[in-house]
Amino acid sequence: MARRSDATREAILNAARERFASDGYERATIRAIAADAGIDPAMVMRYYGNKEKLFAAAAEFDLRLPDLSEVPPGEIGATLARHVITRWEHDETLMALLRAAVTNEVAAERMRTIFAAQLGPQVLKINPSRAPARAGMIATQVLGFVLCRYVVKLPPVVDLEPDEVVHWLGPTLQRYLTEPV
Amino acid sequence: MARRSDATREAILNAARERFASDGYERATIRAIAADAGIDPAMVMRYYGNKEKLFAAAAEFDLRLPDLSEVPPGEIGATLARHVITRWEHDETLMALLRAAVTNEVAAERMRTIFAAQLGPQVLKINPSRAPARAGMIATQVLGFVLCRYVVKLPPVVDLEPDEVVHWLGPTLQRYLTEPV
DNA sequence: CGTCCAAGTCAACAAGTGTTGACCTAGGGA
DNA sequence: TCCCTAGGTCAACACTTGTTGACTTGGACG
Repeated sequence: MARRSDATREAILNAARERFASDGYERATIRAIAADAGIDPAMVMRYYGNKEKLFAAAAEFDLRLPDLSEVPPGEIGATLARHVITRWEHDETLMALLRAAVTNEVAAERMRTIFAAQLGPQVLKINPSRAPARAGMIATQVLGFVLCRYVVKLPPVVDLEPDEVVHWLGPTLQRYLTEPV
Repeated sequence: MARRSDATREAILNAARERFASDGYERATIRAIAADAGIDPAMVMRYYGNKEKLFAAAAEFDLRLPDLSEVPPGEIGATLARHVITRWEHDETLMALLRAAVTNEVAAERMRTIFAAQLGPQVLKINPSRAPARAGMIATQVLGFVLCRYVVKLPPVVDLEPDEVVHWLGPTLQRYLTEPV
């Protein structure tokens, strides 16, 4: 059954995601998160124990990669590129994780786990040869794009239209999947 | 003439670079930097005014890109890839800037300026068509690689040998420079 | 010698942090 | 009716931060 406190829990989580996404781990304060959620800071502690556990709860997420083995082999790169831009554009959780991963070891570990668990197996199915390296290189290009577009906000990268993003990113990802050796 | 304080200034700057590189802007404290440099925190303030100015002084740097117009056109991507890995592997300034740019607007602005001033013109000389977008995409791949290898430390990316890095990165950068439209 | 000034030390400040524990309050069950 | 408890508030704690200003040193120079 739904307890009365569930709404508060959810409000805290949403506020936490926003703050962690825009400020990073250290600059996002419990007090600010509580204020955004319209409750007392002590409630945050009551429900999540401490800041690190709150972050862990707020940064729980899923890349939601499509099943790439069902995509025509020649279109995997483009599919992946399109997925990146649609998925990242509207979910603050991923931004929160990226921003935090740069200065917080727990967040970095989670980032590693997510890529290993969600991207790794897919790459292995498509091309078992050197699969970890391939997945790693895909991660570098995807995270680098996200970093430049949403975090550092390099103007020429911010200005790209979604179709242009696919045009640039698609073949790169495709090559990381299929390039021999 | 060299003042007696110049050694101290330099010691502060070195300590600051190390701390900013490993901890990021907010977690690097003036006290820790001063301790590393073996002096009093007040000295840091005396010489650099405040934390932001100290960071600005510590994060002053140069990509030291070679003149790409003198490189055989087919080898520019590989040259750039090799440069990235040799340059980044031993200079903490660049790490400091990257780590700080994620949570600090001043650092992000500096990152933007550096890429616009040092990479932009080179790309323009090599291929004037859509040059800003090309430079932007190169930045995404380079920064993404650095992020994954040195900051997030994704295992398969950390494990790559320098030659493998060139093998993966080279053609990607080459394509961003030359791909039509 | 004494003077002077750059170089360096020390203790404290105001503000902000995560975190805690004592307290209040509304509302349902006995 | 009273009581009990989940949900929520409040004020304070211990600590850390950037920053400041008054003080001490040590050596060059008259």
